[in-house]
Amino acid sequence: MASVTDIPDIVIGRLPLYLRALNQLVQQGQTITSSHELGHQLGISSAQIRKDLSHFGEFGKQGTGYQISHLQTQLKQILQVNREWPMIVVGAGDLGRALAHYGGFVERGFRVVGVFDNDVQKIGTGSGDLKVRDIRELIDFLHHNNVRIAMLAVPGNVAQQVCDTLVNAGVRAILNYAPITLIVPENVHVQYIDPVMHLQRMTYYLD
Amino acid sequence: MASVTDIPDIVIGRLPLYLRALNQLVQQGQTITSSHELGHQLGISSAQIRKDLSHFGEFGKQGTGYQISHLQTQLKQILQVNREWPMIVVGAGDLGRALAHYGGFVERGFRVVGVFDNDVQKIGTGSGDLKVRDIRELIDFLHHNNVRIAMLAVPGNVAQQVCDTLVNAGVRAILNYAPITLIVPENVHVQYIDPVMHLQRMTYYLD
DNA sequence: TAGATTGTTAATCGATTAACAATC
DNA sequence: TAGATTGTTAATCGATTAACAATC
Repeated sequence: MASVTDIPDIVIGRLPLYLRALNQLVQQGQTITSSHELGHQLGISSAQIRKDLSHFGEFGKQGTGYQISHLQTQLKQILQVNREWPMIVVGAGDLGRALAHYGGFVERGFRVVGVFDNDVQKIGTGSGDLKVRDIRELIDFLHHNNVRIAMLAVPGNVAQQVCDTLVNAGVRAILNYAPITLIVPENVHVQYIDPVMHLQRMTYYLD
Repeated sequence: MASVTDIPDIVIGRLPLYLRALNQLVQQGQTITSSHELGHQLGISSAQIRKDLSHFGEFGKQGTGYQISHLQTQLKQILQVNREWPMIVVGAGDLGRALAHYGGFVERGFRVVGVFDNDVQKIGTGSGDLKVRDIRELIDFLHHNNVRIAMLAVPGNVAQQVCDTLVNAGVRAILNYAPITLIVPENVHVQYIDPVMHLQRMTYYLD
């Protein structure tokens, strides 16, 4: 079992995939699975799954496979998703509002606790906890609510600047929906969601 | 220059990234760039960029670098995004409706031309071309409009079944927002967007 | 010309897979 | 026990990078 810093990021990136596949198997009523079955479902070799898991410990039984509930518990612990993470949304356009109300987050351990914008027209709109707040309240809000994750849904031409504000306010993980590459300090993590890039990757293969 | 089938998918996956970075440079007023500059902006080595591009031809000039407009044109041609692709959205929930109205698609060559659902309550709602259609009209619609790309925004528990319908109706590229791995024939391409997976990948690194 | 940068080769690096002893 | 599957090692495979001749 290696120390945290030794584990390749590409391995970390597959753990959520495994977790998702396990959820699916549970919904189908299974309680036990094998690296072979998981691999088949995900289009990954069974050897790779066993190798990936072996970075963190031994979670299976020879001859039997993995008890799904146990493996889920372990993976959630490793990924630190065995608790609820508060997040904010920055940018209250169509996308930002859709993200703020998306039910799929809270089901899987993430809760949107605040929405921010700098547009006076938008501040104050919306309801309850998700009433749009002034971006100038950001620092206070983050400290008060212990938030370290933000979803960035602002136009591309201001994304870097807003990103800098977030980082200064203590955000350490950014899910970026703006179609630009962000420059951040080493201790800040960014993941990108740009549907157009995925589409462009597929059109290459179309006749 | 290799034939199409020889080029690794991981290289194809980076081309949209290059295209996006070039857009950004243009907006900053540049007309020329280098592999070094592009790499710096993307956090990729300059050697990798040159190697990737070399799969398709020679697009630069020694001593000078790349004329951005020319490289954009070439990359768009390679990815087949030098034209407008019609797409449909399947699933008219919050997410589906947000996708249908997202302005970022048409700016970059993709146009939502239809929205489908199987829920009688939803069919007929919405306006204009994006009035929600009955999923049973799918096959006719796709053939009539020559659509081969779909965005899938239905609940996870019906996603595979809807996916099968799409494939049977001639869809060859699916952008899947449902949090499950889809099983499709070899000639069908799937890309996955699951924000929760990205979030789970980042929480691993948070203290 | 001198400086800069490409396209490409060869070396390195890291990830995936095959194979199997251990063991449930 | 016999069959199955793990965890792990070593081999293979493929991707990245360093280096440089070519040349603008």
